[in-house]
Amino acid sequence: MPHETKPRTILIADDEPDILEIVSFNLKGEGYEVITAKNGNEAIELAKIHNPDLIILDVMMPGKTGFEVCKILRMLPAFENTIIIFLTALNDDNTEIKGLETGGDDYITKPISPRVLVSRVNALFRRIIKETGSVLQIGDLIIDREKYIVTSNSEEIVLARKEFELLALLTSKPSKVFLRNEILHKVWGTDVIVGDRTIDVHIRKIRQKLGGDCITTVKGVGYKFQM
Amino acid sequence: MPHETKPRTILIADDEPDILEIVSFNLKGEGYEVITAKNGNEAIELAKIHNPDLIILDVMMPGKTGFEVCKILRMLPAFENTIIIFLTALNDDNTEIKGLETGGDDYITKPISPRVLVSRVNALFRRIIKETGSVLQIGDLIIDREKYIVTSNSEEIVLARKEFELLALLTSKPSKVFLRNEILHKVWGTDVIVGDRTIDVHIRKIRQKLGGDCITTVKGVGYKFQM
DNA sequence: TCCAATATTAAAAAATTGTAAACAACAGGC
DNA sequence: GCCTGTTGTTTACAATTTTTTAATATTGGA
Repeated sequence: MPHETKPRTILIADDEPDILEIVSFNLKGEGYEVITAKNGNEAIELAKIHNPDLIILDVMMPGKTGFEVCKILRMLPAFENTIIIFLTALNDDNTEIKGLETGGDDYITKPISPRVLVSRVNALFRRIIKETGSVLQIGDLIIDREKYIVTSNSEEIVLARKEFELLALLTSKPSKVFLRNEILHKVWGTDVIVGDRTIDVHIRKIRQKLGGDCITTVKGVGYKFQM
Repeated sequence: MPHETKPRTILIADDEPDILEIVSFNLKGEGYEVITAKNGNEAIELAKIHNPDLIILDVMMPGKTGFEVCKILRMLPAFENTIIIFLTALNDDNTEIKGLETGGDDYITKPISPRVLVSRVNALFRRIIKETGSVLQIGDLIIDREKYIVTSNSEEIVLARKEFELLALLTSKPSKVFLRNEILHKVWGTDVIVGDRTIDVHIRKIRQKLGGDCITTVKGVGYKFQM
């Protein structure tokens, strides 16, 4: 069975087109999908749209600095765990420490060697839980993210898009409690505003279709998936 | 792997006593437990004995190089996921890339700034916690923040949100006395105003559920958790 | 001992979630 | 374009749980 794995997406923000180009070229060569931004605000916009797995931020950018972008993104549940690397010409201990303490995972000083950058990116990804590809199996439940199909005991269960995405999120880390906020950001997006009962209604529909007891409510906190 | 409450242990191997001392001093200051080795072989021995959470390896050492030590350790299941940082005077792209590809998580060139090293160590631990979730184990009590579950002797204890958060706070530093004020700020938040008896009531509920004597009252001061 | 701080209760208040039904937005076929 | 069925969202309310209060008892240290 051919099982495709969605390439990891990297967002890189720098005001120097040369850097964007050379880094982008090298990362693409490693098989990553790359999105580029020319400044901090654009980085935030594009991050919200594409939900990258890793973000490389130049510190000195017109508009918002890389640190500011990092702070803003880290406050959003969708980017709480996204890997962030700072890139800068400032070879200064205090700035580096500030970068790492702001929530950065790595701090690389220019002039950068593209090969070193790629190595560091790879090293950081190595730490991330390996995605099993687009097909996820939990108990007798099979979730195919690519085909948008869920089967339970070889019987297909038809889920609408939102239902599917919600289930896919909850099953991505079984037993982990997803906060309502986190769910909102990851399923509905960062700037969509929906009412409070919307999540419940979707949870209810999934429960109806899958049988009642696979999703547990943690009152005051969120929901978790358990077989 | 549940993360014990005992301080995180770091093994550092270098043949220069000065480096050992200064790095060791700084890491201890951050609350880490530090073990030092003078060469590669000693590093392997001590790693097997102490099972450190993180290992800092000088690349150039008499006997086995840091790379060799890394390779040997990585083959053992116990050290498959241990964080490894390389330390070296070689500021050379190819060596750095080799280090990262050998299984290193970070590569720091000398002369090192102790403060930067500490920052990088902290950043790596932060990342690991995000990936694996933080699970506290104290005696036969296990507190899983991610799953929102508390178990005592493998039996689940159901706690409401405030109860859970209060217990999580107290257990985060066993034996430390938390002032009532401190508890209010960290569990209820700075802007919430609740009466004085509220804390007592929650403490009581936790005591009921966990069995009476794990939370001690320090009259006039606050509460502390002890097994 | 006495007194302020804490424990214990039960009951009130507040917050959270479940549910059904109505409404809105949307997609596809004709 | 228009109809139609599906999907997504909101609303209002009930059911439930959690949190807080308040009133009373108890405790431990000056």
